[in-house]
Amino acid sequence: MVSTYCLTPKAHLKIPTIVVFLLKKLSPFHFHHCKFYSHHSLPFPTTSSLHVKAIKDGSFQNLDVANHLLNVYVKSKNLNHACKLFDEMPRRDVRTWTILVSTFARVGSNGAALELFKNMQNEGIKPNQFTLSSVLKCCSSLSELKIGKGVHGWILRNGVVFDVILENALFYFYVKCEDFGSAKWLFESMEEKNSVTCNIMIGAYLDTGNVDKAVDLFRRQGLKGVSIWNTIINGLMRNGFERIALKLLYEMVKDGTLFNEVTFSIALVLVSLLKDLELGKQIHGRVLLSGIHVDGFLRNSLIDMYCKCGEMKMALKVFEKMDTYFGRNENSIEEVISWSSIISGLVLNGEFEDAFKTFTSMVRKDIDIDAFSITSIVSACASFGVLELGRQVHGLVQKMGHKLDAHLGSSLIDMYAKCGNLDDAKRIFKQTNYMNVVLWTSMVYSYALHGRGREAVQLFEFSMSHGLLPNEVTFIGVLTACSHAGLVEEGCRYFRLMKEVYGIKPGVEHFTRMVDLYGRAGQFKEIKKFIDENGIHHLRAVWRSFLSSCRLHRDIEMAEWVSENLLRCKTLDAGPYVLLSNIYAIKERWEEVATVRRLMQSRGVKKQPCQSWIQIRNQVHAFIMDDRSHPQKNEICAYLYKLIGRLRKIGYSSDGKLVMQDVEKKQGEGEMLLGFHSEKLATAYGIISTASQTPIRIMKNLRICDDCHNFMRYTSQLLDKEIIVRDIHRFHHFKHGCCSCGDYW
DNA sequence: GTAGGGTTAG
Repeated sequence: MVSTYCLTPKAHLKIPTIVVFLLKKLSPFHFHHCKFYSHHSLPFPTTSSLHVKAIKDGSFQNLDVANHLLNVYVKSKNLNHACKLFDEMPRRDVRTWTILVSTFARVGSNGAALELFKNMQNEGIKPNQFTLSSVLKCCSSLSELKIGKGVHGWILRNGVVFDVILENALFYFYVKCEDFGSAKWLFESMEEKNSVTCNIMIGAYLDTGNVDKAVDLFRRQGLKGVSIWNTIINGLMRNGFERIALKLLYEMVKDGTLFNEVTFSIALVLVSLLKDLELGKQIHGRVLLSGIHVDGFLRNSLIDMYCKCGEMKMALKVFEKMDTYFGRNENSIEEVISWSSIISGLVLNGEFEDAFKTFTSMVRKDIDIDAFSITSIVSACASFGVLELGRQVHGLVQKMGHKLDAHLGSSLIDMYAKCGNLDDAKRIFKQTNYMNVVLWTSMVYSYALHGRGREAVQLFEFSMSHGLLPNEVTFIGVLTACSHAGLVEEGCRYFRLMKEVYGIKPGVEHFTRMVDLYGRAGQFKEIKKFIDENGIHHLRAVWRSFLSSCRLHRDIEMAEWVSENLLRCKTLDAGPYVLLSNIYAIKERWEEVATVRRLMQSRGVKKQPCQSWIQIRNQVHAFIMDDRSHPQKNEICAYLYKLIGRLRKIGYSSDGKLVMQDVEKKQGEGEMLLGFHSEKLATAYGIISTASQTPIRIMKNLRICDDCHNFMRYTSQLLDKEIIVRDIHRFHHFKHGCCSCGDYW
């Protein structure tokens, strides 16, 4: 899997001007009651002749006729026209409202459905069982405990007759909102229970980690319909029991229960979790053989499976067929999902430019931009580090009125933080204002990225004291924070806490952060002990981190020893080879230099070129060392040369010891112009292209070297300009000659 | 009415 953080733009990427375009174009159609669907000027479908006729002959005045027409629009998934009709209707009764509310609920526009429900109540229309169950479904999806409880109260006060459907909806609502007390009470008081009740119960057991109880309840069912198989397999899968889920799937085949489209969908998700492309292809084959109608959802599951298994070619193939499949039925929820799936797939596989392009065509084709696509695109902006585009997408979020839920909030926090704008990340975090582990983890990690260890730790402590359950990613964030801020003791404590209190098994990432923590503090003995104790000699990332600390502390002997260990792990990462060969070169051990080089060749290690990029207006400018492709190269070099001269006068010296760099050694002084590191080129370009007060933000795909770090410090002092550099590990904020990392990275 | 798309780390 491609890392989404260390990427390199191909050449000078033109940032699509989509969003500017979007803001102009996407003025939502303001229906009287619901302004959630944008208008698109399709010719009216055949239903419209009915529509016109009804208006002409006056039968439109008849509620039954109008409701019938509304139903037809809704059934043919023509929500725009349904909304328009709804708006034009002279009178509306409970059926009218219910059709729209339940449709919105069905397609997942939960917020819109609830809004409609509110309007309905305001107009004094009394909801019926159908309305109420739809509304409860929305509350379940949105975890709107308060509204749902209100509905429950209303039902009791108004003596609405409970049927099993309404009661199941209510039961499901309490389960989803994790109000298990009320759920239990309701379950026990229910007179009539059916298979759906049982399914919900199984789901609840699974969600609360009672796997045994769930499986037990499942086994106790005599005749098992397809839906109960689906529930148990899905539940197991989503709670980390993928293998058991797979076992049951095979059992289901043996049992002779035919798969329906949901089973296939679940099976495909299971495949993506197991990353078993072969199994995925088999299931794809079975889908085709089964003769089941491949609906939008199923097709999307296929796309998603191929994306998550890294097989973008197949994903795109299925995606492209989508066009012919959907035909004129644009903006159906399935099509919107397929677009967001393909975008997230492209982002997941590091194909950011294609993701941006796809997003653009999505806009051009007037596909609804829902929160899912936005989330993916925001995450692409984060990885790419393009603040301006990210800001525009954020603007779009506000304009379209998407709620800042945990997904969207986290991705926005991450985006601002990774684009170097911690303040805006904090602002978003404040706006979300609720406890969700991913949201809080994003914020903790953002602090860590910017070297604000204390704040990260404080936030983490606060979240724990308020009962938020941290997950493995949260601990990666906290340990990173401790390591960047030199909080050795705290880091060790959290590592123990994670294992002993929260029962989280440390992974490579946690080990690496611990080695980093000791390493930055120069506690090499502790590292060796830690590696031995945990039996992690085989982990390359651990040695890599150790090596960086050797570089930081200029410990050549240790670096040599660590490198040998690392090279034993057969890493294909060029950094350690280059570093080791540089170390040997310094000690003039030329034979060893040659050995390392040969080793690199024989193992096929590719050196990743060091790249830096900067966004100026709507264009990303990428630079590599010795880069002459930029149209303003002469101007850039001339300026850089002049700048370095001025920096020298205030103490900067570029001939500092180049020991222990994991980037290639530079050319000699005489060839200065050719030997500029990419971040210097990007900085120079940034300075000459922006106003003097504008901070410049540079992204790079490798670690920043000592010399460039010095260069940035002096430049920020000389020009009184803020420079923000994102390297592969963290941010460096240069201001008045100092760096936020405290020259310790 | 239950089961199927997006977020944090890598």
